[in-house]
Amino acid sequence: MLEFAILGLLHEAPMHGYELRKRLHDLLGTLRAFSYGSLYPTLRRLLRSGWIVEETPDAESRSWGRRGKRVYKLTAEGKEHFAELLADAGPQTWDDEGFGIHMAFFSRTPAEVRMRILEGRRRRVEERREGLRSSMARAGEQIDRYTRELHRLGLETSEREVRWLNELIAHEQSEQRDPTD
Amino acid sequence: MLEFAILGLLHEAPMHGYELRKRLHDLLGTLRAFSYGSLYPTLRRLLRSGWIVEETPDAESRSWGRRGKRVYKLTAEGKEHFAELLADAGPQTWDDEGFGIHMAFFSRTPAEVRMRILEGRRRRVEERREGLRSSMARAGEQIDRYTRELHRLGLETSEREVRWLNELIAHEQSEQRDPTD
DNA sequence: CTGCTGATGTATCGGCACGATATAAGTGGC
DNA sequence: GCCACTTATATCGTGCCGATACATCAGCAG
Repeated sequence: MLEFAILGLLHEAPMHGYELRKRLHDLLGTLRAFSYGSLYPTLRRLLRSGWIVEETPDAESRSWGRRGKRVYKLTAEGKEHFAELLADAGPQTWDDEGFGIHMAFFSRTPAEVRMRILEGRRRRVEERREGLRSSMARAGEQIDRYTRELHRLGLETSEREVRWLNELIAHEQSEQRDPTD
Repeated sequence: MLEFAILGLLHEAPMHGYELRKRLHDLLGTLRAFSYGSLYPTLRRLLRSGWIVEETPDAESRSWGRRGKRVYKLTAEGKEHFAELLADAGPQTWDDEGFGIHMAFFSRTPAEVRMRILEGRRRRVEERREGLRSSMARAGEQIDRYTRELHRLGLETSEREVRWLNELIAHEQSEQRDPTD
């Protein structure tokens, strides 16, 4: 997921880790933190895979041990790989973490993939909603007051998200008929 | 967190892994999955720490290699350890995962700890809400439509949760004055 | 009575991400 | 000239996940 996000962000411009992390934070609005403990290892993974390259202007400063900025840039293979990831609408794109991140790059994903992700997500949230509904119905009095409150919040949250998704899906459909947006 | 949940659930009765996982699912209502890939390693960790013991009636069946049920039971040290964990109201109890799990055991946590967790959680969600608010205000037109929708949902969700927390806190306070519930 | 299927049940593996922590350089203010 | 803050990179141990494999048992259809 971090891999996907980094690749997506580097389409805007080459960046170094710290900047990437801030952009990530703005994009996802604390939906996901992505600490440095995962960021830097992921950058090295991307380097090894060849999706990005290090493009540091003053490389000589590195040579005698100084720890300078490392600027990363997308490669052609990286762009290609990102396009493939964008076209995927698998199960990981409809769970909490994956969905938010994929949606943050929706303006660059094909319309029909957007649709499949939105519908998959809706199915997923509806399942959660049904689970919570039956749990509330099942345990009339025996269940813990606090647990019930927790489930009530969860239920309302999923109901709201389903409505939200319905609106988005409707908008997507109207856009397909009349592409003005 | 899994450790905490297991210890809490084993207060009800000795259980084996599979059962534990189902109870976990009921309790948290898909708030958290906790796959077997974390459950069994965690059980072994708890065994090593001495918080639980294996109490399998037909232990002889194990002796010639059959993979039978393993029933786990809380030890006195385990109970003690859980009580300590219950009394903790640190930062990990107010993030998404930790809060839900701690709240599921609220009926067994001391009233003043409950209060501190609730207030800590509220502070946390308010921070998220403010971040989202300023992000919505800051980026008038330039921001991506989908990202804005995402932030809008997040904002409404945190607003709702703050209200929900306010009600819970008010209830806790009224209960402190007049402990009828 | 046999073989299929689905629920029950235990276990491991590679990989991702986290929090804590260390290090270091530049920036602004007083 | 010093202090605090921000920018910046990096590593380590640990927790959890998804995928996968393996085993047992009940019910039931043929």
